[in-house]
Amino acid sequence: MMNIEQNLKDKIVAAASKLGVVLTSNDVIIEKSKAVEHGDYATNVALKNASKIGKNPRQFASELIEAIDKDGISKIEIAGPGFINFFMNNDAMNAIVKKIIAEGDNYGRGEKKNFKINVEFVSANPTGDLHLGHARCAAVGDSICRIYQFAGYDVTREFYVNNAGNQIATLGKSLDIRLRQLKGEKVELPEDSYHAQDIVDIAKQFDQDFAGKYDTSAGDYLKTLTEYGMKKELEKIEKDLALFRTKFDIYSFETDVRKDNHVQKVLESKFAQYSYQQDGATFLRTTDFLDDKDRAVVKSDGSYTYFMPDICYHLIKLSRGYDLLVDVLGADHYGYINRMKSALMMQGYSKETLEVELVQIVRLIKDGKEVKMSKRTGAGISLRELCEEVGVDAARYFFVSRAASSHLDFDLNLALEQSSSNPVYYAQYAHARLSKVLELAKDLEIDENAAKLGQKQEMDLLKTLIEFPKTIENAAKNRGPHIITTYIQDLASKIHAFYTECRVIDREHLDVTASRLALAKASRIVMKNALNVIGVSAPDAM
RNA sequence: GCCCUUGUAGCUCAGGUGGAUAGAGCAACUGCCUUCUAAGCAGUGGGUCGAACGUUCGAGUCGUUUCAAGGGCGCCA
Repeated sequence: MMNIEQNLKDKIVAAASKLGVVLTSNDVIIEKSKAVEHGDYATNVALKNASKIGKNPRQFASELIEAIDKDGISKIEIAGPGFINFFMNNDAMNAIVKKIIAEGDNYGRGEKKNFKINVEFVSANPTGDLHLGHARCAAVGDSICRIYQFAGYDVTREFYVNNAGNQIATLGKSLDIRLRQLKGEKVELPEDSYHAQDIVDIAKQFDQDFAGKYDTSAGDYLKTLTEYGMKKELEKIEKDLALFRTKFDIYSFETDVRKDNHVQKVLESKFAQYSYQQDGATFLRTTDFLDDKDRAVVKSDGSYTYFMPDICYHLIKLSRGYDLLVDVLGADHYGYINRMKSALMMQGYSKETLEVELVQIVRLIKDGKEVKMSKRTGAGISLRELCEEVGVDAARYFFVSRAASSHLDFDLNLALEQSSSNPVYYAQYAHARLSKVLELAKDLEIDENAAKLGQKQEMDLLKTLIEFPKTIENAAKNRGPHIITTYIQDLASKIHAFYTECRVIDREHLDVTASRLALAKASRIVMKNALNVIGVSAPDAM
């Protein structure tokens, strides 16, 4: 008995066919019962399909029960309008423990899908520290990748560096002025420059590294300074993300996309039939597909809008052979979705080739007031400060435990004050408690058949463990890391109840102990796997 | 004006393809540490699921309308 729900589905399909009703496994929905009176599992097949064969639901249900194979089932009841409730034999449930222990780190892992997914996220301009919004995107993006991988997909994490736009020019100008100020020149930093402290720091570093070997009047000085600054900013970003347990497989640069006149070639060779001139600019007929307005790709001054290189970049990614591209973007990129999909559709890709996961903006609240985060002014708190103040586990858990679509306020005072009551500790504590029990019982035997389980808390926990593989699938399908955290809370609660009510180590009753140790071991495995899939550590002691 | 997202307990949020009395954490209150970690457990109180219609055996979930909040509709990125 590897999968209890699938097994029940098969039995129902078989029973229905005996009655001359054709059902497939997909027509049958098995739910974990919410109330104990309703047994362990329930199905609404009779309600759903009774009308097809002209019977009333309760009548159909009772015929199904008559016909079904009752192996592993202790009792079946009809309830309410026609639900069928299954009460399972304990043996049938207990068997899962052995499977979990055998599979260990791989329990819950999906089969290899042979499906390649590229997930692009964060993609911040290298002009300053990452802030809370990036932190949320990093936590969500990285967790989506981990879930995909665990579910059996091939995943590439990618970071796109927009290093050809005017933000980079602004970075260079800001560095230049900070450098001049260091030299004692009386120059003011303009309003639209980057005012954050890190610009000053990088200017200082530049001054040290080049120790007098640069000439502010030389032609390539500003270019050298700008590239130096960008490199430093990017290194900083990479380091902060690593601290946040987020590592990228590929960093792509806009300058590389633009190399060798590539953008122009693509525009002429692949988009000629969809482009037209107007007022001296070149437009793409995106309205032929999903957009409500045609978009400019070349400005009247001959330079590209951000859009055209971005299209090329997406085509480059696709040329590497991915089956799906996922962009994790801030909600202010809503307008971007349909125009990019339209551009890809011009090249024959389906609109499902690119999926955009919009992450709602984080509002930073400090002392009851909203603080506008801005790279320009340097206001707000950085990813690094967040990790230092709140901790990586708590921060990641916080961001991931809300659906990406939820608008969320980050109250700094509250986060600091309540960092110790973060739900993540509830889950980690459950893991630590199990670790300790297993450590203390090293010399005792473990019964992987878990023959002696049967108490309420044990069975509740067992049912939750059984749910894990399905939860992973569900989270992958919906790209919803919060589905995992919801599961983790449920699992932790069941573990704590089990721990409190069912004393594991009892040297007077070694048979019960052996079964409970097996359950503890299995539960610890599932908790660890679940935490791992959202990038949160599973400590053995707290 | 058009489009997207959101609206569920005092607060922050969950509620797979519609299902049986709507859940969790925090906050409030009541019990529980001589025994594996009390960062815990058990329990109480707290809800017209923004509002109104509709679809059906059944709606927090689907449809229409409406109210409110945030975002998007650049030859900015």
